[in-house]
Amino acid sequence: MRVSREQVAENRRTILDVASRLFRTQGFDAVTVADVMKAAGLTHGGFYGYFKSKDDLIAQTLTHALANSASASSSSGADADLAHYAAAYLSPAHRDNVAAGCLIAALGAEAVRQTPEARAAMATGLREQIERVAANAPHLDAAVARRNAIGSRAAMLGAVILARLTQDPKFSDEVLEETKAWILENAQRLEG
Amino acid sequence: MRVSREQVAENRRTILDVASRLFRTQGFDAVTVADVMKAAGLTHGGFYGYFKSKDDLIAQTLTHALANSASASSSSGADADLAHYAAAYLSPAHRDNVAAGCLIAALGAEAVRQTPEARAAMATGLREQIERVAANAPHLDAAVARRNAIGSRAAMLGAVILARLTQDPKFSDEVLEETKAWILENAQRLEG
DNA sequence: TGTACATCAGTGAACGCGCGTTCACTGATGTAC
DNA sequence: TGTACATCAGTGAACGCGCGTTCACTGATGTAC
Repeated sequence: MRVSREQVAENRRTILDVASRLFRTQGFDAVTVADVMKAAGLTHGGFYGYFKSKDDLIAQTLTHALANSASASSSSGADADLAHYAAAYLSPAHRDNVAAGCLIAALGAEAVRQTPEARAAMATGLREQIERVAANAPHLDAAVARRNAIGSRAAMLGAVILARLTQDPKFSDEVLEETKAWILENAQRLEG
Repeated sequence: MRVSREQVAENRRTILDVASRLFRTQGFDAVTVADVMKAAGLTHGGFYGYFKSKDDLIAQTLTHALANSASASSSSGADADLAHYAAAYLSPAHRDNVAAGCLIAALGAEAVRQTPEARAAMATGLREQIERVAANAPHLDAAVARRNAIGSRAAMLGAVILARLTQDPKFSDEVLEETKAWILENAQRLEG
């Protein structure tokens, strides 16, 4: 049953969207091709009309998801301001929303074992984030701003992973809160 | 071919040691029961004499590996000093040695999807690390020391994951170097 | 201490099962006149 | 604009394959006398 060209384009977007959610929540290995196609409302046989292989799906999903998150945040501009970025990133809401949350926090550690294409997609998204934050502090020395952007990004990533790891809600909240306060204190040190 | 009780104890240790290395480098899903037993010099059939299931192996491996790393560092005491800890953790040698490196950096993000036992093992190891570092700064206010220990631990974890993710050696080194410098600057702010 | 038997760690074939991938087929879409 | 045919997106059965797990068997270790 052939479908229209518009439908094909929409199906492709749907597949990539559901795949990025499934990968984030379950990891690359645990999500099957059939899972993805079913979640997109299709059958597994059609998969190879869209992608060369599961590895190809992974690489394209990461590119798609990071491109979408980049355009969403650059249009609002909120992610460039470190204080707002940290507040959103280190919120309980973000910690609890793995499916729609930061791709690097959910899959960064696993991406090391994926294809070079998949790693490149994530690394590109990461560099853009760091450069956006560094460029948003033009009153600081460029090297200082860049160091602060890198250190803060690393701390945010680590904190969300730690907060998701522990099963103690109080400790989890503490990790988010204290890391956020610590990042903001350190940023103020540079401003003063 | 029955073996001696000492041999059984040694085999168990060997299985847990090779499993922790394999899991770190390949992830929980990609390592098979047969892989682990072969690396330990045994055949896969004997596995269920040692463990109830693959999930049981994962939980016991994490407990074993974190117990070993804790005793190794508390005896030397080096890991309690933040400057030494950060220098070792954020070294290229640690970044490049996934197999013997920090368990949380290699598997923390994936552990979220493992059994409660496995998560508990990792979370316990984490809390001990943070408390050791916080207790090593008795001249600071306890809350300040704890905040610095949490923030620094999060930044170290994030930095190693980011440094392993990127395929650009210069950027990878930069992430390690800048995060290390940033952590030490922030610690000095508290001392002064 | 030596012998006879029971125990049980380790072996390797075998089991279901679910995975990624392929393929012949279907029927709606797109195109040529 | 309408019709006739070619295209091709989607279907679902089928394929090897490797996984976690089980089990009958082997033979060295541990134990009882």
